[in-house]
Amino acid sequence: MSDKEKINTEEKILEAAKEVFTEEGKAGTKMQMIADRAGINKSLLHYYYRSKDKLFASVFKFAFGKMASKIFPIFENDDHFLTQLEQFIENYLSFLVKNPFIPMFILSELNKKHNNIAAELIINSDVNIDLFDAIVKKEIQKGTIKKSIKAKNLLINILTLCVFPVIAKPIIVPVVFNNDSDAYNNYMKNRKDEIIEIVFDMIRVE
Amino acid sequence: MSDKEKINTEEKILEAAKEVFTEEGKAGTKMQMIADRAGINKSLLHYYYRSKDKLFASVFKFAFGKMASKIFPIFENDDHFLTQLEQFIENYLSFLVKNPFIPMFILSELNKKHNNIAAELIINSDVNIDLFDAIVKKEIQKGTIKKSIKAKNLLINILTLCVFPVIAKPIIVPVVFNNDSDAYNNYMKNRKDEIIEIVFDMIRVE
DNA sequence: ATTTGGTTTAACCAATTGGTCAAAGATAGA
DNA sequence: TCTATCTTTGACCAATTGGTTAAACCAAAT
Repeated sequence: MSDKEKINTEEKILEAAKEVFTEEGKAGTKMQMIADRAGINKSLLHYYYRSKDKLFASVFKFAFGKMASKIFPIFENDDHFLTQLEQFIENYLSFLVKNPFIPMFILSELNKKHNNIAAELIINSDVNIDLFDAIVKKEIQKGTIKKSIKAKNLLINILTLCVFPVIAKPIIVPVVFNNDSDAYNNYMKNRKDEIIEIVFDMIRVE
Repeated sequence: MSDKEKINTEEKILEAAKEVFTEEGKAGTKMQMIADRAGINKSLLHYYYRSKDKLFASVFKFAFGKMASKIFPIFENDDHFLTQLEQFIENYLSFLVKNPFIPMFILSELNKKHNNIAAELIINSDVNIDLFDAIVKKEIQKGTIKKSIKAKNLLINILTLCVFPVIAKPIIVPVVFNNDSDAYNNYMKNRKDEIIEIVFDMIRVE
């Protein structure tokens, strides 16, 4: 076993767990799969993470945290609002394309009814949209965006337009693009400009 | 056992299977859960549906078919295009609110990597968007909508705006609406008008 | 009344799965 | 070198799970 492979088994496990959990969901993930992916023994899994539930909780927290950290700090600089919006959409979209399974994983787990650990974890997270709320109010006062804009609705719409085409890829490729993956990739390449146009139209003062 | 309860065990099973599979996903669903929900013996399940895979295939086909049947035939009448759009959005949105688990179920299963029966079923489905493509082209020729509109993009955007707020409910309610479910319900009540405004803005000739 | 067909059940089975344990290996300090 | 601690492993376990089977049940036709 080489040095680089040996270093930090715990991290190797977490990395493997992230992959398998996000690909297969909690119920679809077997501890043996994670052990195989990490190249270790199943017992070693339980040595570092005492139970599947605990390991899942770690992975879910990480995934949700990564998602949240991409969404919320972006409006904390002093750029013009429209610039901030554009930066956010570009940044978020490239994150999604690089991590297409994370949003599906989060949404899928949260929508389960039986023994839903994920839902409990969300309640204790202190994520909120107060900052975005405040920014939108200020912009309205400054007259840079339409008065009727509601911050909550705007945020949901932006996230919607970014996330959905990524999680719906397995249905868009066959049904919309006749199984032409290149057509889908091309569509996603232009997606940023499309979203920006839609969003700017939504908030533009008339 | 009353007459009404006795009639058609097979249908009772399928009904229970639809519920449990859509709520818990394929891997999260246990045959015993379905038997319990249907009020029957587990053996009886296998008497009517020989395996979990077969039963899952039936349920997935049904769910996807129901989804597709709500989306595609709506543009087959002779109404004005904008009227058709409005009717579709209203109709589709009310379907989603009544069946919030169906889209999540379909998307979640299609995104699985391991032993994905759902993905195989989609390939064999002959659903396509040729009709919508043709309609949009005709409207562009008539000059009723913007020339730069691409049918595929428009359709994805409409579906996006309808579906996402439904499947993201468990994250929207705590993060956006501070756990106020009424605020979410109110938001969804106004969603139709919001989507129509966005979509009409997208296609309006300038 | 008996037979015939489909329906329902309990008992059972083999494989899988999450998890434990004691022993072996490795590692670093005394 | 010896020892104490941490890491890794294979053997094992109990519970769960998808699935089978033979027998019981039941309604309708003979």
